[in-house]
Amino acid sequence: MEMLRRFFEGFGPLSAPNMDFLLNQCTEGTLNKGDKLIQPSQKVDSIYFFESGFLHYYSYSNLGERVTLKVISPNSCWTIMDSFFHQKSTMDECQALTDVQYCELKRSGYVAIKSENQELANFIQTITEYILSAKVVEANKNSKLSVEERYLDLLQNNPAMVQEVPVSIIASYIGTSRETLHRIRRKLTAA
Amino acid sequence: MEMLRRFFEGFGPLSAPNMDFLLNQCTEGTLNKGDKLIQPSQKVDSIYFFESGFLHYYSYSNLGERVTLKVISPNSCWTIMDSFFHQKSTMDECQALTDVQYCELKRSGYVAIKSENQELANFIQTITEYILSAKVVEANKNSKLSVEERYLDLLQNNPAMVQEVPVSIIASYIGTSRETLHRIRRKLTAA
DNA sequence: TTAAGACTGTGTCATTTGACACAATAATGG
DNA sequence: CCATTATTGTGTCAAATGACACAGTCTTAA
Repeated sequence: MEMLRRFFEGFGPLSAPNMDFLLNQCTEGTLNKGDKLIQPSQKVDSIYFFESGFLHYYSYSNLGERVTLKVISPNSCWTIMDSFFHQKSTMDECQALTDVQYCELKRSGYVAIKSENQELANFIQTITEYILSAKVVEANKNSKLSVEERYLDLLQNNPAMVQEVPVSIIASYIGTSRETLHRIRRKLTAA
Repeated sequence: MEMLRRFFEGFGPLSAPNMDFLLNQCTEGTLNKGDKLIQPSQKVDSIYFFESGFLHYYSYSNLGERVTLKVISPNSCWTIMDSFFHQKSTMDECQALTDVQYCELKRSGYVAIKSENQELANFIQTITEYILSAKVVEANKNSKLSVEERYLDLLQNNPAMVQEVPVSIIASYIGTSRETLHRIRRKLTAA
């Protein structure tokens, strides 16, 4: 919960009572390695903040191949936006790759925060703008990088993830096969 | 401007005075084919809403190759979020591929709308959530589709774009070379 | 109207990639 | 502690892709 406070503080100042109101809407939880956080055909009713551990957010292509949409790292928030904002059911899945500690903000809490007062509404708007901006920056970065560059970027910016998550999932995450990622790794260790 | 009104109406109801306030913050403009809307090292100070025409939003890879980040279609809004929200300068570029009609909302107008009253603040929050959700849906869809599927998807959902935008730019947009896209098109016409 | 430039279609070829197969190693649960 | 399962490293080969080259077509501006 302290981590969550620092997470929110990162978006700018917020009065102490409002910060407390915000944190009071959140509840804590844990997952064991292998547990599913989201099952197919579920409606996602919470935003999650992950304090420790890694999760695998994935779906399936038309050919039935599993596709990694995101590997979720600690100290980040996540939900399936389309399901959360518009109460749609999702066909995607999300599974803990390690033991996980998280905080959860249910939609009812999210709505309460937005309508509590002006400062909180503005704060949520600011966070939404940050996240939107970050998503686009990330998508554009991926468009500009080759598979090898994406792997190097991961090594640089998230070595813990490379260490703790199976190679096959990292490979799918950066958009290639397990074997090609292995070729890249072999080449890098040779050099 | 009427198109812009309908665009906003699509996000939900808004009282007439507030809709007028919103539209009054916007100004109209045009571009000729080939004009640059955004130049490198510029700070993007507006959200744009395009009424007609197509634009090419692009950047460059580490190898100096031009990479299409988006082909912008009519009846959509666009800006470089990271630059607009956080007053950073961008190294990307945006150029009109055809003659273009647009409306422009400057940051000052955007700030004025958000702070005018509660209904408008909520309305902007709703739009931001919609756009964020749509960005993620689009990114995830692209992860799941092959190059050929992405092209078929474009043909289905935006045939005007396929018709009006050079093949080389479409190819870069779906993440492949001009030649490979041509192979796909040849195969499709043969079948 | 015409010349210059841009865009498209196409073939060849070297390179990269993915699929498959299997041995070696690591992790896990009884 | 051992057996089972999952994961990783690796080679071979077919298929897909990108780079290059060039001719034909379409646009555009003087």
